Amino acid sequence: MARNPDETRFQLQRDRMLRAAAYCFNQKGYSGTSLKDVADRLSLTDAALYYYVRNKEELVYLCYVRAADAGRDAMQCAIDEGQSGLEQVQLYIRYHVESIVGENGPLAIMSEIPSLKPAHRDAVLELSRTHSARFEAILERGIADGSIASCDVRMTGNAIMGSINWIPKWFHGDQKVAQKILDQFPIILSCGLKPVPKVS
Amino acid sequence: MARNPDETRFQLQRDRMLRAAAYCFNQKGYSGTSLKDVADRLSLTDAALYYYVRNKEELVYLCYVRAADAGRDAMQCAIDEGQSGLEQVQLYIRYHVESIVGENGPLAIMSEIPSLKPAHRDAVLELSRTHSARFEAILERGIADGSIASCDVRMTGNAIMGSINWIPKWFHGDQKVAQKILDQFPIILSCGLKPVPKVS
DNA sequence: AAAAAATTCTAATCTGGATTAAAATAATTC
DNA sequence: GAATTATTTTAATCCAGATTAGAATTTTTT
Repeated sequence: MARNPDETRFQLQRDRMLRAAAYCFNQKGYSGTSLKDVADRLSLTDAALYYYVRNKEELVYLCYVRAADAGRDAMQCAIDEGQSGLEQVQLYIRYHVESIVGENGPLAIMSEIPSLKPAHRDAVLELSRTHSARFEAILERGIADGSIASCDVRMTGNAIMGSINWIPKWFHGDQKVAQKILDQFPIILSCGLKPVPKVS
Repeated sequence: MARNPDETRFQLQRDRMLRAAAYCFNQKGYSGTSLKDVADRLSLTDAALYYYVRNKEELVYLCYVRAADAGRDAMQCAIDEGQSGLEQVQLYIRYHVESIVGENGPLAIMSEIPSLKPAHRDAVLELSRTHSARFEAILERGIADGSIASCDVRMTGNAIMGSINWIPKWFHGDQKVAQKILDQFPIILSCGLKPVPKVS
């Protein structure tokens, strides 16, 4: 059990596994993907997966934690870099979308939180709630600094996050499309549909 | 096999069943809900469900068709009643959200399309594509009539629909919240975040 | 290159929940 | 109210896919 090198190797393999699993879950649904499906993507045997996770439930859990981490990181960067609230929102959308459609590999849609075991479910819900709260805080900051119109931050947060969370349902890896999402989503979700009124 | 009355009774029971199933699927996830869970909500035995559907797969399929129908109806009303493209978009959002959070009962999130049997999967995908196409057509109409800013209609459609599709993930029946969604979503999704610039 | 540790595989079992068959009950029809 | 049809239940079976045990292989260490 050598210290650092092996731990890294293990971690790396497990991460590959989580990406493969996320891909399958998003593509075929949770119940629709067997461990064999995941293993096949890695040219492994289903039994081999058990070297990395205790069971399928834990695999899902880890996928969700991974997805939550990506969201958290995106938000942190956005907060660090953005000036106004609006800018932070736009950056967050860009960064989060980037990690969903980018090389960071697919991130699992959190569709099956309720079927996690209580401890895991609570942990994920906690991450999820914190994330929402932080986003709402950005919105409030934006309202305070005048960059965002007064609104119901809870609903607005739900609307924007929903849009983002749904992306993996229809995005399947085409990089042309990835670029479009990246270009359009920050605009659509923050600017709405109306034409810019001509200000004289 | 009396004609009309019994058919009606059967249909009604089946519809109750689809609502119960949609509730469970949204709440506990697809794999997380057993047929017993659905049956319990109706004070029935799991075996009784087989009088109404061939199997679990068909139950999911019917839930999805029901959800698709609601979306289609909402869009039709919106198109009939709205004047400008923007108005049609706003009405569509309102009507669709209404049927998701309203008495029409829960509508199933289409999370598990890929695990449907090919014939069913194709049928649902077809409905889904048609729906998207019709929405994009509304957007184009709006761009043409000047009520909507020029945009990538495919991405804009995905963004707005994603937001709506995700609602059942966080809405669990609280009517106070339902009202808020109904009030806010059409605004958020069509007007964006920016404050209205003061036009002099 | 032997020994130890890490990783993967083969070959079973094990299991929850879907499914079925047949009987029992309830509703309708005549 | 007897016969027929519709609905639900009881009590099994059945099975895909998760899980496990132990052997085999590959990698790392010394």
